[in-house]
Amino acid sequence: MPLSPASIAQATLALGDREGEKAMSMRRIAAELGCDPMAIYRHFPNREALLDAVADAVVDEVPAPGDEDSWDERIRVVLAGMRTVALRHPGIAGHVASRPPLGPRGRRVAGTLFGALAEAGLPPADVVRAFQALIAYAAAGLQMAVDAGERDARWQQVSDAMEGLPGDQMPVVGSAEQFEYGLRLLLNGIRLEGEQARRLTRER
Amino acid sequence: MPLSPASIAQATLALGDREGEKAMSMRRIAAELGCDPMAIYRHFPNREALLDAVADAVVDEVPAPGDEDSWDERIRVVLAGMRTVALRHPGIAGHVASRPPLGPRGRRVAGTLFGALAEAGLPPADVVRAFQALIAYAAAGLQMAVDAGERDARWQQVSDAMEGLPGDQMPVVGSAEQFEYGLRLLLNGIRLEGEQARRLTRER
DNA sequence: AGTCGCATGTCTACACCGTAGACAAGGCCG
DNA sequence: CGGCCTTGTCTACGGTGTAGACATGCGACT
Repeated sequence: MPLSPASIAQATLALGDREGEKAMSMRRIAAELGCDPMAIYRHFPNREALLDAVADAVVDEVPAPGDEDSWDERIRVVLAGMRTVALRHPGIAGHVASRPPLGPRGRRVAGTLFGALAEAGLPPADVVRAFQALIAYAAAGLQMAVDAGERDARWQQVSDAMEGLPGDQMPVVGSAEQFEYGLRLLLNGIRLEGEQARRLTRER
Repeated sequence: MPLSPASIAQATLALGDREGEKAMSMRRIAAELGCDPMAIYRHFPNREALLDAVADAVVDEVPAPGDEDSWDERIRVVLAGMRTVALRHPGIAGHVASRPPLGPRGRRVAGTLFGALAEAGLPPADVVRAFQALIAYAAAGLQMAVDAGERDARWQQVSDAMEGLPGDQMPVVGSAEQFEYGLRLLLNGIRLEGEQARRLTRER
């Protein structure tokens, strides 16, 4: 069975899921495939490109929301889906979060968000701004969710050192609840913005 | 002049500012200091700890807002400050963004945000949630601002491939304007949340 | 049918990385 | 003085991404 971009990406993802981010080195991937490390370079120009392909495959797992849902529900579904998928593939999540949706599958998800934001009433210029804000929030939220374990310990230190402040008991960092709360803040902000824009165009 | 944690951190930061993230390797840092790489390990247990120290030093450059400012203005000032500082030290910004404010200087900034959120009217549990949301947004925004150059090209690809959609012309990714817009969304969401909480306590 | 070229995989080698462990020089303290 | 402890040095190990030369086999064209 010859190698192919798809088979390499799949093996890389499997390895990452099983042994974590650090394990996805060219040599380990080659071992997983039973081939020479350099063979991979016949299908990808460099490691970064390979990881991009894996990231795009992962993004494709994000479910599409129903067309009949309201715009804010659609955004919620997509973002929650991104979080779920990130938790399913913690090894690659960091890479997904750290770069634009360049693959074709990523653009499908981006398109969904654009549509929802337009429907919220935002003018085109604000649609892209709000989109970036959502992506930024999602990316960071993903990252937090993924390494919540190691991170909780460190946040505990922060919390310990900050007596008297309201956050005396830090919540589980990167929990679904936490993620949803921040998302709600953003969505409420967007709704407000959309209503104002609608009012302006109606007045005019 | 003997080495010290402070002098090592300073040299590391200088090197990172000058030659980027990748340049901050133990060997290059040692070269910058004119000492053996292993000498650094007498002052830091490992590379990660050194980078944490550098990150904390960087966070200390975030200016404190005036006490008389409104809560939302204070948040705006702190977040904008974080962005400015990140742009001043792009080499270390990624590291700052990717971990909790564990150093003593980081906690000062965190405290400011906690105070502002409490003043916005959020109940304690929501204060920590909103705090996390702000930090998440700031972290991702920082990251975007820092490698905006390389990233703009990739976003352009996305934009090109997505004809017909509202964001036909993508804005400068990671621009100050973009950052402020998302922040406004969050702040409006927080204000709404705070007003609702206040109304509830008044009714009761 | 023969031959050329191209795609694919292999091998070796380079420059770099973080860091463990043994060793040397200097200051401080009993 | 002797001992110890801190600091810096040196060597070495196992890892990394990838450049460049080489082998092999398959498809196409003359």
